[in-house]
Amino acid sequence: MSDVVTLKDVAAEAGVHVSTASRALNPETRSVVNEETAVRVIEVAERLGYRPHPLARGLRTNRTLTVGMVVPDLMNPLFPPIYAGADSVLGDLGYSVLVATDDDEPDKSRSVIMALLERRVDGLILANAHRGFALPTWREIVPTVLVNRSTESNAFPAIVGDHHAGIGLVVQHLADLGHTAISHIAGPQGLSTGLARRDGFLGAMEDNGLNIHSELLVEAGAFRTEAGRAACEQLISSESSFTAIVAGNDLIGLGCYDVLAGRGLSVPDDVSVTGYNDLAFIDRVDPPMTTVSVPYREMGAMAARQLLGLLGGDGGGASSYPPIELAPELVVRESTAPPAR
Amino acid sequence: MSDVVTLKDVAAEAGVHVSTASRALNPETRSVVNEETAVRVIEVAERLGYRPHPLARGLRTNRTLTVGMVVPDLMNPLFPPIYAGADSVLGDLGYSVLVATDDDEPDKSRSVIMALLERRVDGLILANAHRGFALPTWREIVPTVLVNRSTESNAFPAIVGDHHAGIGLVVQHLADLGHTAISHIAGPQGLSTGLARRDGFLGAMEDNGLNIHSELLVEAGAFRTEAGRAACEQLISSESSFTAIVAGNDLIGLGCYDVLAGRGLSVPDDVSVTGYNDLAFIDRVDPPMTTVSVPYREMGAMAARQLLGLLGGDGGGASSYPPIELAPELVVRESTAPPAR
DNA sequence: CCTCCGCCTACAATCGTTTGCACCCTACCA
DNA sequence: TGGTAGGGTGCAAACGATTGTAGGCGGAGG
Repeated sequence: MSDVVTLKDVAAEAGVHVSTASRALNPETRSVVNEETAVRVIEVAERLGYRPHPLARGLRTNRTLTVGMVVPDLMNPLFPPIYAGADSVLGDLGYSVLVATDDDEPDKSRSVIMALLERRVDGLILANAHRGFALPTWREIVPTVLVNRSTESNAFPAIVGDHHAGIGLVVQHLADLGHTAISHIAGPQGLSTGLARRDGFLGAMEDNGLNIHSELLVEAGAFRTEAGRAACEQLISSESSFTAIVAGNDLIGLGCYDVLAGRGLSVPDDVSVTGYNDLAFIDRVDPPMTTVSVPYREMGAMAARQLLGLLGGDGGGASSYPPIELAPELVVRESTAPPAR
Repeated sequence: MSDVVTLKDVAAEAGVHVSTASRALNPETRSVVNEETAVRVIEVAERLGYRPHPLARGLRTNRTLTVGMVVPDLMNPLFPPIYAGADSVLGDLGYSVLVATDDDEPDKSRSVIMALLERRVDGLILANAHRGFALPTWREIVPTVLVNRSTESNAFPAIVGDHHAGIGLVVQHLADLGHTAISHIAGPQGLSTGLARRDGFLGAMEDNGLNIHSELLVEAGAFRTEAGRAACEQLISSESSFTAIVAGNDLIGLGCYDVLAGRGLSVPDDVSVTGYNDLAFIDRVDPPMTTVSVPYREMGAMAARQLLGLLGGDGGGASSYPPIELAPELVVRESTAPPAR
């Protein structure tokens, strides 16, 4: 019968009008209602197991207590931690996170965001990293924060890893080992992460007074193992000599493992290889990969907090948000060693 | 201004009453409205970019086009594919999937499910595997299907991997290699997967006419590497000899790798080790692990289809659903070999 | 010519909340 | 004693859709 207990039921049981019940139950407005009436209503609501109907409430208040999150692909182990971080801080405040994936396709990106907006999410967390994707459209529609990516305009708050620092740690490490001929297999330059790490590489090389040969600077078509393989082939076929490879991420690094092994070259004896992200199990591949650990969970949490700020505050806010950069950490394992002789 | 265009706007623009507009836009009821009126309304809606307000609609129809999915932990690489599979089939029909994690804690499980129900999800997909957790409570509330788990009662449709078959493949493989003293490090028996695989092991051993020594049958406290380590220590300290370990899953298998290596034992020369799940990168650990590949994505998709069936149909349905078992596949790699003479 | 029927369309109630506003009652002050 | 301030409640209108029902209109049949 009374499967679902409504505010009307509570009001009737407590002998008050539904509007009074509403006010009594809402902390914001409780002060306006008589103390003992309030406690009575609350007590009744508790007893009947009243739960406000989110749709009705949302319809009236125009808020769904839902935020949308767009990631390229949940199967990529990068994103679950981001989701988890965001969900944990948002969940505590009663928000739910609606995940959508865009498979790194700008078209799909647009459509899933639209779908999210149609669902009337209160805010958006975008972890999809395509740079070319124009964002400002829904600027006025819902508060939005970026995570693991940024835009040139800084139109949105963005939480990103400090790629400059991360790659800096890697290059420094290699330089300390004595490497001078260091190559970089960059991620796709269409992704902000790929671009930033490449820039970081150039800067770090310069900081260490090392030369960069353009043949030692190649770009992988994707942040994936196969693309890493292809890029590494290209690198090797250029005939330029190098003793270390700074890969754009761990998967590209694994691709390097493959082609180096195929050529009979040993990691790290012949060539040192570094990755980026410190994926789960990257410590168990052969050899365990030296890489950069990025606090993705914290990034997700931080993004959520930023978003909450926008949701709570005016929403208009600033017109420019300098990206917030989280410090990465170098994890030295066994894929790096001093150059041969 | 007219940021958001409502049905009323469409109706006004088309010169009809909002109810007529509603019927024209709804395929179900379009037949009741005059053909040309309908196309006019539709055209106007298109032109104005009308999007129905899901909250208003849901409030009236009591459907949210949202289904809840409970997983223990999205960081566990098992679950993203399940989510992806479910999301892809549900997404095509306009449903969104709301994910919640329970960290394998029954208490949290109950609370996240309640939270989902409060959000008025239309259905539930439960991938959390705790057996002890009593489910029937919301039987009448929302259609529910289980994925990667089952219950004794079969009160819910369940899509599971065929653990019997999977472990059977593994044991057969080991038996074919000549192993007779095979041990099993089971997953937690409180999880349906752990239990089923253990049962599968016992059955497969019997089928192959192999003896089972109780000392060779141990249980890991969790499906994790550390628990696998502990269990493997226990196994070894029992002094019973064995030439192969059937681990409850890949992570437990990795735990075995660790303690075997610690004891100076080689995999697979001294001991063969098998895993379960075929995690990403398990083909790149040292040595690449022989394991069982489970079609998790397909399981998620199948679960979604089952749920859609319940949602579309009466909802009451049968009172007993025999679990649907998806066939796993043996993946032979380098962690198994004939026993040392 | 009247009636009836069927096709469309409009009206209005409804889903469960929130919230501006009006009202009542008491108590206080002039 | 009468006016008034103000705390506490109730009334009713939203929010944006869906849907049962009533009614208008034209044509067909008696």
